[in-house]
Amino acid sequence: MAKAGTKGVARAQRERQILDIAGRTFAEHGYAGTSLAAIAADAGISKPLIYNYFGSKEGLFSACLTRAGETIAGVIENTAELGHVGPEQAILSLDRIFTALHGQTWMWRLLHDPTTPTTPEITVKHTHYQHRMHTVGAQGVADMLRKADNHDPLDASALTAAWINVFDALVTWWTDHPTETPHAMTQRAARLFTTVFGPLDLDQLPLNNR
Amino acid sequence: MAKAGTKGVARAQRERQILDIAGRTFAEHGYAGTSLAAIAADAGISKPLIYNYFGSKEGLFSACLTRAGETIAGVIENTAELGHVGPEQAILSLDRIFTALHGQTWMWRLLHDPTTPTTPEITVKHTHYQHRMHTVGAQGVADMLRKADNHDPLDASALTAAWINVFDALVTWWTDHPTETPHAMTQRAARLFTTVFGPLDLDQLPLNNR
DNA sequence: ATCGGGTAAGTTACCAGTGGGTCACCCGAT
DNA sequence: ATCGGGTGACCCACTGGTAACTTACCCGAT
Repeated sequence: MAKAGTKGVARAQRERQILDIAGRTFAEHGYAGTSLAAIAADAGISKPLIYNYFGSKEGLFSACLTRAGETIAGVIENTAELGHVGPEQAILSLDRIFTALHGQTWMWRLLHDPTTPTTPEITVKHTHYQHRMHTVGAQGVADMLRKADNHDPLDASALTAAWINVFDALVTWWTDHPTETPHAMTQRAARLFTTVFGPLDLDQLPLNNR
Repeated sequence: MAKAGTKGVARAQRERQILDIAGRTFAEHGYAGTSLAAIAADAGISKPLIYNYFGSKEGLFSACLTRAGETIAGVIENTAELGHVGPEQAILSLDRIFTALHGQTWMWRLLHDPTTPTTPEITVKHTHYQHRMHTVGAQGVADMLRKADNHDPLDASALTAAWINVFDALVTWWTDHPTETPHAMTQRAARLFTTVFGPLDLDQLPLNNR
């Protein structure tokens, strides 16, 4: 068996590797359902190394959460700045999300884990990313509600939640069908949106996966 | 401190009480994040009594899952048999769901716990209820896709998932806004569906919460 | 009426395994 | 020779699970 001694892996690289495996595992089994021993075994290292780098189980989870949250919120916010609206903006967002999450769809699920610790640090971070996504979603939804002359803030909140959950559903579906390419997912999303909302004008969108 | 001896509570009643508390706790913290000691304390009884009645933690969870699954799947299936279609059927389903889940929205969340044990019994049960909901959802969706001349089974699968997740979003939103009445929720859902899908004809629907 | 036993409801005390977390120590490259 | 990467062995709190015991109620026989 491998004794002690370095394996020539730099800290930054090792941290990324651990974060990747941990994120995947947390997303699949939930925070409470995941043991650090399992993560260590999966990464081919020992438990104390994880503590060396991340301090605690919660610290490790926090790091995973940051990575996932920044990735997803960043993509959505950047896409929103392009100034498209309605279903077209949604397709564009999904396109970017499918690109960014290719091979790491676990990031999305991490933001929806019901077993996260309830410590202030994690809660704050969680709320922060939830809020950023909600904000962007709310803008797209507000337009629709305004046209219908609906100014109820609770209606807006609920519709935003529903809207985000459609994204959630598509990403989750992708997780269950991992052989689908990002390209295929964008195409599928476009077909489905067309079915529900009527014809879309995609030609002018700067899609990654046309 | 309370000694041993009966407290005059009949078994059936006690079982319902335990199931209620356990379901709520499992839904909130996930299976893995829940300890039987906590449930026992919440119910004001001791741990062995739970084992007397449910055999094991998994058995308790299984019982919770059955109650939640039968309730939800039953409501959806019964509603589907009334023969309405499209958004009208959806509103009717939501109306019935809001009625059935009043004060126990945890039932919905229980079906989405990522930390459920992976034993055959639980997996089978889980898949069973998931399948029943998916089947009903797929029927509503199939109609829409047929009209758009889309016969891709994967598209149908993905759209069904998205569709169910809209329900999920509204129930989850309700969980986060527990002071809303079922009546208010039905009204809200109707407004939102109108905004998205255009005018609906609700007068002919046998709504519980008009 | 009441005594006594069977049974259902309930508890305390305990065990064994697991999982988070720590300590002292060990290699290998520069 | 030293410093960063890395580990085996351990601690302890907690959790699932069990055994043995206790108390209250119901009901038939006296």
